[in-house]
Amino acid sequence: MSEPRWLDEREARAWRGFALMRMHLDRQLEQQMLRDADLSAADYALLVPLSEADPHVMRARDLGRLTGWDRSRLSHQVRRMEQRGLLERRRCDTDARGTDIALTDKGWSAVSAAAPGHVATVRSLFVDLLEPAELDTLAAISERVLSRLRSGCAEADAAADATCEAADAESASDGCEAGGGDC
Amino acid sequence: MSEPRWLDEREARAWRGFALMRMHLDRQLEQQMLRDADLSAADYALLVPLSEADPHVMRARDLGRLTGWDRSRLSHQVRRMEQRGLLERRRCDTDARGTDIALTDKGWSAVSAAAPGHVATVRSLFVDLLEPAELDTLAAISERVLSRLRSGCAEADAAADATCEAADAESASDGCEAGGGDC
DNA sequence: AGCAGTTCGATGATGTATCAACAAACTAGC
DNA sequence: GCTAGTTTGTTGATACATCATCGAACTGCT
Repeated sequence: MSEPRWLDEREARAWRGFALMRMHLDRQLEQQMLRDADLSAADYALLVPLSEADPHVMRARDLGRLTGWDRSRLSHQVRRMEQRGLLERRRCDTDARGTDIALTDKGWSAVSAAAPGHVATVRSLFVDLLEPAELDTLAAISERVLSRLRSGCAEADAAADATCEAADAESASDGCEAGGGDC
Repeated sequence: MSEPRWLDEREARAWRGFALMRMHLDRQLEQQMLRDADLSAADYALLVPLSEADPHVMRARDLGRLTGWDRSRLSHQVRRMEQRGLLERRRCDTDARGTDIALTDKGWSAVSAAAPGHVATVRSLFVDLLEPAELDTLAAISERVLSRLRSGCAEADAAADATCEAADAESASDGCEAGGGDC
């Protein structure tokens, strides 16, 4: 471990490509949503789970766990969205510390209007470009990496690793057959 | 195109997994760098190309093109990094509008110190978890998606697509066999 | 009941990303 | 050389992410 093992050509091609793709894809998706539905990716990430919940209400805690966000981020985001009328905060009956986050009609309209365009964009920029086998490979990779991220810590390879952190998220932040109405 | 084509199970698995992986991977990489080298991913993204340039100086314009950043973002980031002593701005001789961005000794030390840990982390959290065939698949996917992002516009599938934007980036922002010294 | 430890959410500070507007300097066509 | 249009970089406003801190409320133990 004197000299770190740099990436070889094949590895560098995959890693650089992946990093670049990630960056541009994020940007495009964000732009599309902002342009067509006046929602940021963060807005959408909260609206989708809320729109999928039964009475369109969730505890802030649960919403945080579901998206993998910390309390602070969630609180700030909710405050901004509340100011825009997309959702509202209510006292939680069962736990006086808690806050229920409820989707408003305006929020429902917004997510319903945004979802088809979002899926269409995801398809045209990504999903539809992949063969079924590639989709499966990607899913397998993602799951392997995620399980490494969750449990894999502390083994600290070479230099200054020891990557240990929270990593207690549960589910997706970017659901797709979401706000449309069914789901 | 009445009802948008939602993602089927296979597609959703791949897309959700990909999105989740992306998010957590970003977070971990950012944390690791911040913890071990006191550099943000954005810092690193600028330091790497500078450290690879011959006299460790680049026009802001070129740095912007290379990373795919817009002028504003670059300017803000450079100002902050200059305040920390990681780089410095100089007048550009050949074009009075231009600004040369020069790596300082401190910047060089920082990127040299950060690179091995970064590569080690990239390996342990990602690259080393993939089979060679998977690396190639991923690279192929990335290149296909990127070329779609660059040229592919305006065909506007179903609803509110028409995703057209700048997308004139050129190369990577996250080079790996970078600051170490060789490259 | 009373206390320790924990969970929950809000807040202010700081760093970062994006947008619109701007000014200075280059370039091409006249 | 002058002007119109473009390129280049900066700035301020706004939105967003992260961190440290706080107070209120719940939990479990005694």
